[in-house]
Amino acid sequence: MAMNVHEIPAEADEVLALRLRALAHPARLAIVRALAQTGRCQCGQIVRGLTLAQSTVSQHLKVLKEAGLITGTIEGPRSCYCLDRATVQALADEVLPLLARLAAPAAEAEASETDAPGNPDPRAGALA
Amino acid sequence: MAMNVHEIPAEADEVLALRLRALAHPARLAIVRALAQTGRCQCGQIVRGLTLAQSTVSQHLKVLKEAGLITGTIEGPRSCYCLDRATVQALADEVLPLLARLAAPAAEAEASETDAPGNPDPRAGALA
DNA sequence: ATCGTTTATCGTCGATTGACGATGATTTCA
DNA sequence: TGAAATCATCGTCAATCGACGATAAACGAT
Repeated sequence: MAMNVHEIPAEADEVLALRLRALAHPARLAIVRALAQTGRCQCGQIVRGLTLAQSTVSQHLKVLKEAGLITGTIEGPRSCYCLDRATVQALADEVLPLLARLAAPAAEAEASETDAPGNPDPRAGALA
Repeated sequence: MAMNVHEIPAEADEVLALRLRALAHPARLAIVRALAQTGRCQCGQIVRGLTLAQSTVSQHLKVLKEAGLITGTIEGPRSCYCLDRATVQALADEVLPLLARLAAPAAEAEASETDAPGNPDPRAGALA
């Protein structure tokens, strides 16, 4: 334990939560799926594909960008968005084991590890 | 409560978003992880593990329950919460392929398709 | 029957979200 | 140079979230 102040464990959960929250909206799901298909997309194409105002779509793109899931580069008068595959992969590498553990029968007392991370601490506390 | 009819495509994304949003909070991540370890937990144990008020924890449990990720049964004067492994598995079965596609190089035009894989349609529109 | 424990719900409050229109910046095209 | 197009940002508004304390409901134990 003795975890030093270097890595705040709680911080990891906040990043994870941030990314999950970014995906947790129908419009943003549609956006990332569209980007997965086309590879790259201009903002306008996305706007035309949805029934949302341009400014609203821009906001959603901002949320996804702040979560690190996509990158946006300015190309002339338009913006080209692209999935950040590395971040998506990192998210997958974190979510998969998590869901696997949640779906597993019941870890029960594991000899190894665990929890030690011990400090899930959502807001500050820790699940003893 | 209105559970749905049968298959509205947009509805599927809303359920997915609902479940992702349920997981997208540090406190709720801590709760489901705790449940994964212990198998079942009374509300009080969870409350003591976190630094949140009892009513707040109860709210988080409600969110998770409404998302179908956990089940709560009343046992005497206390409530026993348990992960709904089936729902978690279903979520995994939906999220994993999604993340895999997002992290993939770029599907590009598969056969013909106009991308119509369906109707992403977030709020109503559709990505043409 | 009453008390104490446990949990859900209610009401409130501040902060955030999601939507929109309007505006402004930037670049291309005529 | 001017007009049109594209996109981000700002301000606003209603709705939701997240937290809390207080209260009520259900049950076991006295």
